Amino acid sequence: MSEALGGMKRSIYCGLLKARDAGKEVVLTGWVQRRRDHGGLIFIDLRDRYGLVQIVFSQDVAKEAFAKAETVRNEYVMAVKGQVRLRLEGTVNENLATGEIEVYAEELKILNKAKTPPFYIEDGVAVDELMRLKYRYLDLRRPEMRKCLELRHKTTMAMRHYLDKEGFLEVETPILQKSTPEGARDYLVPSRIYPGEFFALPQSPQLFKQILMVSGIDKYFQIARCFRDEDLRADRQPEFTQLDMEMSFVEVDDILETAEKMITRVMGEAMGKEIKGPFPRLTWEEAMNRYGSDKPDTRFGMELVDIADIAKASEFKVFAAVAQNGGWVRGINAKGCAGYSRKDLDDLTKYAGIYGAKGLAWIIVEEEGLKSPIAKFFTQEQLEAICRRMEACPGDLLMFVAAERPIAADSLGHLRLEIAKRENLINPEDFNFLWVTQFPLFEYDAEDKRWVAVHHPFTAPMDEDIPYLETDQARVRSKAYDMVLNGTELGGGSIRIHQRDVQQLMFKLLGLDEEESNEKFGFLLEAFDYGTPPHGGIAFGLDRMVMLMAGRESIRDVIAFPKTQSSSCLLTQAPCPVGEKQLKELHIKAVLPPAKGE
RNA sequence: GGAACUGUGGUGUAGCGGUUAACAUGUCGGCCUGUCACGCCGAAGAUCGCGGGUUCGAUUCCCGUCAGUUCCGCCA
Repeated sequence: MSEALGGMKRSIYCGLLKARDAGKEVVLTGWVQRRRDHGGLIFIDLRDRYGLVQIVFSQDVAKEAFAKAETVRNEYVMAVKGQVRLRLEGTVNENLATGEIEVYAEELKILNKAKTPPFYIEDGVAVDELMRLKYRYLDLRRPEMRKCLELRHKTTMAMRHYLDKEGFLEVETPILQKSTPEGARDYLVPSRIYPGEFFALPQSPQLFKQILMVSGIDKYFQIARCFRDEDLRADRQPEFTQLDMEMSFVEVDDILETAEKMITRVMGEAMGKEIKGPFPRLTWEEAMNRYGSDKPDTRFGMELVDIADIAKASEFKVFAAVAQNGGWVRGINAKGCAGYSRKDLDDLTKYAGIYGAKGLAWIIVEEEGLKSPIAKFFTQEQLEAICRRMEACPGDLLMFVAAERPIAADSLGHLRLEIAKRENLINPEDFNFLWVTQFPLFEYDAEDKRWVAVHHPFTAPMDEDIPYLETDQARVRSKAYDMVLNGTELGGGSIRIHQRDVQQLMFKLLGLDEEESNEKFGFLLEAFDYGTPPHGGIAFGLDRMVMLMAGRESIRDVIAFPKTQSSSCLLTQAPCPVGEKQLKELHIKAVLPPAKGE
């Protein structure tokens, strides 16, 4: 039978007891981590948020408590009254923070029983994530998970403190918003009052924060939940949290400086680690050229090397043709990887193929000379030129991709990361921040046959590129920037368009006619008419940030109740069907799930 | 929308065209006053994810399906 607390009031947390508490009478509460029954003596490790402490039940000290302790099992909830004592000589446990002391139980109340949990509550348990998510409340009892939640809390607290001190105002924006045509798929919420009409859950507070700038808020932030109905990844959930910021009367440098100070301060504080600014800055162009990525991991080198000019003059038709057509012929030097087997190279070729590369050419550099299936297509001079440019030494493996730029960049960029992983080139202690600036404003969507915004349609073009807005979209750069940490996009933002005519032109270039842009964004355009300051901002992915700080590989580990890859909640079984009455009120006809085998 | 991997006592794994389906851990019972991954003795616990096919015979091979994970597409 479980008992009530009955006046037992916790006097201290288990995990906080220290040697100096010896002699004190304490009341502890918590969960049973483990029971060790020695017949006439029982040890119970009691756990709470702060850690474990050993409770000793002795027949001689407290007969009744001892009898109860015999019935106790793992994860039972109990309250213990007893005396803290220094441990006997030779029984100190150095692996336990509270290992110098133990508590001699005088009174025990079993507050609740517990079924045997499906997995043991401890760090590093080898258990399928399916189990962890279904029994998330047990998973979160594990210290490492609790630490992730604590780190997240510390991070958001530090953000609020810092931004408050800097004069930022936290303003909440609506969760029920208007659906926008651009961008990710919206989660829709049917309106009961307006049949056939819908709200959308926000993909970000973008428009409202710009409106707040029109309102004269000047410096805004929000720790905002955002929703995107797209497929999931290890670092992508359908609902996630952003630190969203916006400032008025600023230019790119002002935002970068403010954001950088905030991040060094906040992450430094949360991790207890010094982060030094200023962060290096790369233009998008340079990042792509050197790393094949707009979010380069700079914890190791292995930069891309351009050999298009050599390839163009060679007899190797595959390379020469690509180079002729303005594509990329570039390579990376995997230092010391000359020993890779045929299978390794096949695997890497396959890997590059994921990103669209049709093949992977390689040269193995040995003391005796070069080993390569493509060497015969090059003259000695050409081969020497390649080796010189790639700083090749005996023992190196050179790999090349020839393709149009997006594919070559993507595959070489990922290949570079893959080699770094295989060769252990990354020091996990490193935190390499950098800014990527001057993103292109547009990219061409071959499927829809139109230009789309790389960032979003409210991003301002760079002043010197404005003349090309209507004539040469491909060359227009934007006032958009990303903050990158260890190859992950931590956050991104831009200076926004704040003039109605420019914004209208932007909509037009993106293929929105006037009627449509008025219908979707008329409120914004109208607001621009009433004295809109120049403004810009940035948003950081909080989940990713905490994930990186915690050294985790999935954001699910830093979200208390995440969804599975198929967007369901294993704990609550959401989503689920709803009753006909509910549907009727929302003017929705019941849709039955497809029959089996359909 | 596509690709890959995984699915076997509660949990984590092994296994194999014919087995009494193995091991670890956990669970339950007994013994034990200094353990801390306590120890010792004993016991229970599995329609091998689900459906179909091939076969004399399928946990094993094939197809489908469901679930989980990773990736591509997608994610302004």
